[in-house]
Amino acid sequence: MDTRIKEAISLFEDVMIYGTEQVLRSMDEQFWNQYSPEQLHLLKLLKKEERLTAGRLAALQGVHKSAISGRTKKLLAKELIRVVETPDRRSKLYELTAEGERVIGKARELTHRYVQEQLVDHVNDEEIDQFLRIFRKLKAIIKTEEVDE
Amino acid sequence: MDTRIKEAISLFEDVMIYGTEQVLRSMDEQFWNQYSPEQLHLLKLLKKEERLTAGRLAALQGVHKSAISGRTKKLLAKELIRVVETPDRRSKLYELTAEGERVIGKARELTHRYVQEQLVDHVNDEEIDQFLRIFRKLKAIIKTEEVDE
DNA sequence: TTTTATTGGTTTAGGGGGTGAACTTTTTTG
DNA sequence: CAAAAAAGTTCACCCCCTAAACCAATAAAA
Repeated sequence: MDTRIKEAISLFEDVMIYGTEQVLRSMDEQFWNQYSPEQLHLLKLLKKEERLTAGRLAALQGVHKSAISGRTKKLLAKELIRVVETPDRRSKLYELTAEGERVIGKARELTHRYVQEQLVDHVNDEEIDQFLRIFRKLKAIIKTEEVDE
Repeated sequence: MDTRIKEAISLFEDVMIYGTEQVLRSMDEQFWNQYSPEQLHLLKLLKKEERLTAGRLAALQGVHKSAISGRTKKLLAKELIRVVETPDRRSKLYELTAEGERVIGKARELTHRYVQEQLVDHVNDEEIDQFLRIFRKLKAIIKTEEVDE
């Protein structure tokens, strides 16, 4: 087997498995210390889908429902999300508050700046296309969605 | 600004920030549930460097020394690492045990299979080169090393 | 030398993350 | 209408992390 494949595997390990925390650490101390990646992810999902139930959030984040129960409790306390009444009184439907919108906007802005400075400014045009092609595949691979218990 | 850049940023977010946990989850339930990513990372560092002190491990993993203190305690209990005597009796030098070698070998094998099946089998030759180019840059960006307190 | 830093680790409190099982409550179903 | 299923919460337990207090050993100063 090709040494290129070996290098690819090693890089995948270093970057995708052991390297992600470092990304967060190097982004913005102030902001990323206030909200966990998982909390921001949940907010981001609500931003995109408008309203989601706890069960749906669990499926989308790929975690057990009890994890969502705790997370939403914290986000409710921080007033970043609110509960919307629904006909089925078993389920809880969540949506962002204005403050939640603000926070997710800020997160996006910081990510934008980081990627721009760290990556985009250091690659040429051709490499951006390569980045897009590769990352579209990666995103497809890690897509969680509907694995359920 | 180019829509390609926007897509790049969005992909970076999805993959590098919110997507990594999913990678671990989808790899191998059995094995990855026994050892945390951080524990395996530490073993991997020892595999590469042979012997490392607690302080050095903290720098390499980019965490506080107390985090290493706890981690090494667990790995010692599992007998995956051992302490090596040194002249300076303040510091602790660690190295892998035979069992530690076995575990890190297994981790590498599983990663290998995963990357092969999920990624390599679905890209063509040209894309592998693109993957290498992009991931070498990413690795350079997230390199922690010697940030210290 | 003797005293005073400094360095390397450990411990503890407190706050994240996660799971699985037990338990409610509300809907569905047969 | 009783039994089963679905949606959430709580609890015990484990991992991760930091910051601050604390010890022990080595290095530096006086």
